[in-house]
Amino acid sequence: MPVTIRDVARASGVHISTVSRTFSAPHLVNPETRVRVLACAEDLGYRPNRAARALITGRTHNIGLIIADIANPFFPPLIKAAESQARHRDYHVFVADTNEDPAAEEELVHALAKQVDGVLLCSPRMSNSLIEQLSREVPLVVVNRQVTGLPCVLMDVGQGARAAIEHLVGLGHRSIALLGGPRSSWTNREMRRAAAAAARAGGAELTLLGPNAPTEVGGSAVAEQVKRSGVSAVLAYNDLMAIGLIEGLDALGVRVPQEVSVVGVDDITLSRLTRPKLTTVATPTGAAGRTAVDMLLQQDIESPRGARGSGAGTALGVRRTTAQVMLQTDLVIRDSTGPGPYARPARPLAAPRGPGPHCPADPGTPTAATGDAVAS
Amino acid sequence: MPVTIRDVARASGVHISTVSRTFSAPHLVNPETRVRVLACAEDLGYRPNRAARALITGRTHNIGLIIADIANPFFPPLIKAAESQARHRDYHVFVADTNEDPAAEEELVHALAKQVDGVLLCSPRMSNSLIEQLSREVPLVVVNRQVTGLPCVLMDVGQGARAAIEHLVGLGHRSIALLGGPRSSWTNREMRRAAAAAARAGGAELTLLGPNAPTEVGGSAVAEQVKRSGVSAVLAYNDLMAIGLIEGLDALGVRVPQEVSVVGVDDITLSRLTRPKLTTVATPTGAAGRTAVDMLLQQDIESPRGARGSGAGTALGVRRTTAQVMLQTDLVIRDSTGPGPYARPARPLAAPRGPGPHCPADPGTPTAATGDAVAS
DNA sequence: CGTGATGCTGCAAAGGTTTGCAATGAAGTA
DNA sequence: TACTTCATTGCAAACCTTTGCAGCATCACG
Repeated sequence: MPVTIRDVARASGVHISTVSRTFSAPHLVNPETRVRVLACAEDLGYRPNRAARALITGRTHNIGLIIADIANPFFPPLIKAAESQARHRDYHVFVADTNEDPAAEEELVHALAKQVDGVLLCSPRMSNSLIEQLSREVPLVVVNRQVTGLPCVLMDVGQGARAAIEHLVGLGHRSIALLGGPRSSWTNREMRRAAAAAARAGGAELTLLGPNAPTEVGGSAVAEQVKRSGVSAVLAYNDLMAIGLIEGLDALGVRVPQEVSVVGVDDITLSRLTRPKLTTVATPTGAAGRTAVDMLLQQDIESPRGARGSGAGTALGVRRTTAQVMLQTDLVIRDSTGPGPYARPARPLAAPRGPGPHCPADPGTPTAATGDAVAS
Repeated sequence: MPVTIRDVARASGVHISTVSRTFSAPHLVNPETRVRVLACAEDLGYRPNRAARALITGRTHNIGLIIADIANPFFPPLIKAAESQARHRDYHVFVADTNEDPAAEEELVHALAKQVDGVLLCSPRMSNSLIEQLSREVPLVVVNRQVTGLPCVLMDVGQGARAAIEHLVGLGHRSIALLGGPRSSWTNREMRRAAAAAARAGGAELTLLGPNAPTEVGGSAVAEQVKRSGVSAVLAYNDLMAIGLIEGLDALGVRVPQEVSVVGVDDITLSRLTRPKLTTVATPTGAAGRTAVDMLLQQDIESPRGARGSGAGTALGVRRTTAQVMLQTDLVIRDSTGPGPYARPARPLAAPRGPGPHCPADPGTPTAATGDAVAS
């Protein structure tokens, strides 16, 4: 029933190779023939079978996008940006959700391996060594995780966490809690490192709470603990947790920002819609998606994997060019942070309102690109 | 470089067909041989090429999931439910986002057609006729749209809209606005129809506002218009719009629910987190995802499309069994609705708080399944 | 001992496409 | 006229796997 290249060939009275060329190398076929073939194809509703094509060319024109949790509003902008970028390059994106499960992650890479030309691994929960191993099976670009030898797109959450802590210290907070996220998250480690350093520098005490699930539930679950700990400010692993925490604190009768200030990370749309509006570290998710696709395609293009009787050529360990890109983050000050117990009395209303003087979000261009090419 | 079935055959000293059988029909191969082959495969890191397999079996064990807008929190639960259901059946789900663009939708169906065994079309924006036409190219299950002759999973938003209007009328509202969604949305039409009927029956006047973008922005953009229209209650196309509207009204100094009551549709997680908490019509998104996958796989299994030299058999117009499933919705009363101008003075605090007496969400089982098999 | 059944394996075709190479014919050049 | 060049097209191998069929032992049974 499905119409193949052979049907078109028969209908237009040419050999299948001519039909094939009509689609993949039009300049090689007589204009007259071309229009005839195209007409027949249109007539019959022919569409090249991409799987069969991939079998021989070694390129599927698909890329896989593996996400820890689609329900986390942090990801959709990244997904959309990646999709649109891919579309421009005539690629399609297949998204898959792992439910924050490392095993599912590995499973998916295997399943996708032969059906896509490369995979974007976003906020992976696997170990670095497993990621490296998988990268031998299919080209990988990692987002939100640093893996040496692999192309990575990182967001400078360290700098973001530092800015957040400095903001809180500036407001007069000296006792701050850090709400940790998933243990295996690179972002989580970076934040902890940077927040600890910034707190030390600012003369504040940092309490670590976690690990927690990176969701509203994870945030509200820890509200009681935050209240007991007596801190006057909290930096949460992400906006979802921050929002959940605010809800939880509210239920316990603790007011934000009057009694406790809360800062999130990500600047998801939602953070502008809750009350109080959330102070947060904006991460350039769109730029990350675009950059990751670019890096994948670039690396893909120079080595058309699974090519014809290669054997030689790429046989030896010719390492691809790998680059790591770090994208800038920005602190966006809104209404969930306010003066702390040590606020300078001179400026009691110092807490800025609204978008503040800082740049909004998604600068769109990489800041530092360390392109260390390791050849052979 | 990629290791194929041939490498394994060579390594274990058997024919490739034996290797193939080791994986796809283990009972046909000598246990001794089997372990040897498996050991070699493991050693070499062999993984069957699913694309090549699909070429011959006609089944990819993938299903496509086409979504209007991943950023709409309505969809993730549906996606996750579909994925988990598919995984149980040894299928993988590829998600793709269309940005609410009908052209992208068509494009995607074509692109996916040969790479998946079937496609779930969620909240499509295409015309019915185009959908029917595409369904000849690849098995389709439609969600949130009624297309005669095709398997559909519907949510009874008509009933939901009626319940919402009745709730508002009961609270003493007589002038109600309906915030429309996208013009090409089936849900939108159903809601309008049902809401109009319910308003008429309740002696209330219904003002139609729209169409609008089904997002927060779409909701807040229409706030001014709502204010001017002088209605005391609004039923929005979805929660996102309802939340945006509440924001917009707030910016105009209009209080919800004191001056205007707002009801949403979907019961997304977010609707519990905003202030006021949103009164909304809960839709069983999880059940929809599961049901859709089941229907697709069921229809798929009985006709292994693209099978070997068929030609006869399915040649004539042997229509598949098609069913349409309607899932129940539930009104969840929270804090965004309150007494209207015609509230009975006897019960000034009649507006219930909290989850109310109604069932929470996601009943999980289809209510009415009209399985009309049309066999030619 | 002959017959048939059974268990395991190999052979080769098939699936839809791409692509290097060869063949054809026409046009251009010397 | 003979030779080269070019444009166009056909041929057939290749990609990796599945699967119907046939071959071959081995075994049980009569």
